[in-house]
Amino acid sequence: MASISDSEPRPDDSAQIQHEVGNRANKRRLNETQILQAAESAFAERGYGGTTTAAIAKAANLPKANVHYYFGTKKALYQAVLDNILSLWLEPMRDIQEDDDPAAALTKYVQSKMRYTRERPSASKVFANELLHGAAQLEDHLKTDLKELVDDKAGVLNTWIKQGRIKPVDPVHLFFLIWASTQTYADFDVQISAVLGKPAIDDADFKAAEDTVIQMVLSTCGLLSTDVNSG
Amino acid sequence: MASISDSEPRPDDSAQIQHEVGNRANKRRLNETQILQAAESAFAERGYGGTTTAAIAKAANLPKANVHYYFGTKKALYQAVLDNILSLWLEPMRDIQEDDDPAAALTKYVQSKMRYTRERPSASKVFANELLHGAAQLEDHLKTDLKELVDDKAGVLNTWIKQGRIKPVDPVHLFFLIWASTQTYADFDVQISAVLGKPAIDDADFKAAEDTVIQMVLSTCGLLSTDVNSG
DNA sequence: GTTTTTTTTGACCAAACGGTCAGGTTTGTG
DNA sequence: CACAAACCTGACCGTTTGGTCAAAAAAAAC
Repeated sequence: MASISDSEPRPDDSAQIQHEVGNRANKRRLNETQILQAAESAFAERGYGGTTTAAIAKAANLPKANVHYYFGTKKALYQAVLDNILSLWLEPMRDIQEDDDPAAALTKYVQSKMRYTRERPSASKVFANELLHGAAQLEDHLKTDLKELVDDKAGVLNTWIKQGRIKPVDPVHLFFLIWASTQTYADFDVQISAVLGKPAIDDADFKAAEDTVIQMVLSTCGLLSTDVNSG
Repeated sequence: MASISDSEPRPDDSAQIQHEVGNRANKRRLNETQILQAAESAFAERGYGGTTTAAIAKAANLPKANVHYYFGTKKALYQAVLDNILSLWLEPMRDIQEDDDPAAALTKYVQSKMRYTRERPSASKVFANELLHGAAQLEDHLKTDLKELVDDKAGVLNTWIKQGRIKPVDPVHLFFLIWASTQTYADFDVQISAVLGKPAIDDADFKAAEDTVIQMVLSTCGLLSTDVNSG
């Protein structure tokens, strides 16, 4: 399946390139990508029910029938968008390892999450929207892939706690707070920018946000020594 | 008088009861409430675009034309649901006052937010959904009411910081993190319960969640003295 | 009791929707 | 070049949607 993030033609790739140009497969991938991007941003803006296949087609500069030619049904297209997103979402967490320095590993994790928030806000919104409405298309993944990953990494944090390297904290809930705190800047950006009194969240705001989240995580884990009563 | 299956008659209330029974106004209020509740839960489950007025009517046990009689259009009904929610949402924040004890005031605020999350999950979801999709119906409120309130309360936190009563932290972003961290337990409950490996978030989970959020807020503000390097 | 106002509702629309399809075009193959 | 396979798309279709309406029922006013 085409990745949603590659924009260039790319005449190479691993698949069997028969005879000359992979002109056909190439255009297919290009169109699929274009449709997926248009769909992602449409679903992010209006939700599943509020998005029409016609709108997606128009945004992708293709006739509606073409969209159906590539993805069959609206639901299948939506599923393709979701699949694309979930793997991205899970990635940064895998990096957390037992022999890492806790402060460094957690900081890096927050930064990765924050980068995702900034670079793929539509993806974050589609994911949020799906969760919000019951995640029927995603439930299995959550109960298996995500749960296993979280259980694993919660184990890492618990080891750190046992070793006295971080303060006792419920690791699973800490992850929930990190997810919520980072993604809120994508999912609820309207609220954020309204409160900040700006037309959009800018670089400085994102820096302040990231700093605050990191301060929060490290403080919660007892990795930031400055106490209000210590100065 | 008491028709069909209503649980409590309620002959009181403050409004002008003309002549005899406020039978008319009473039933109107009852029907409106029923429609609003049905609408809130429907919009929470399926979003604005995914909800049909017929589904709302059915959930409210009324013919569809009746829903339109009371609220005119689907959009007007949605707006009514939203208005209902926003005031609820803003309330707990007003309680934060400059001469409060910071730890107590912040703890109470988190607890209020958490209670809202537990008691009105559909309201939280509708609100989240609206923000997610641009908050066209809510933007003005956000830019005025919410912004003013946050600016005011950020001032309180800044005073506390200046007085050395809490550690330096960006107050506005701290609020963002509190909102995100509490509401995630309503908005993304499917994800939470999937990761916890339970069919639903139970009392113990909510307690752990609340404890973790409070630990996070107080730590971030330097109000929890136990440092990992201090024992 | 009679009239007026408000409420209720089944039946009914025009518009918009997801999806289909026949038939034309392009690309790959021998 | 001839042929086949894959691709493209305008036109179309059955269903569902938000919304309307006339006429009946209920309540209030006189």
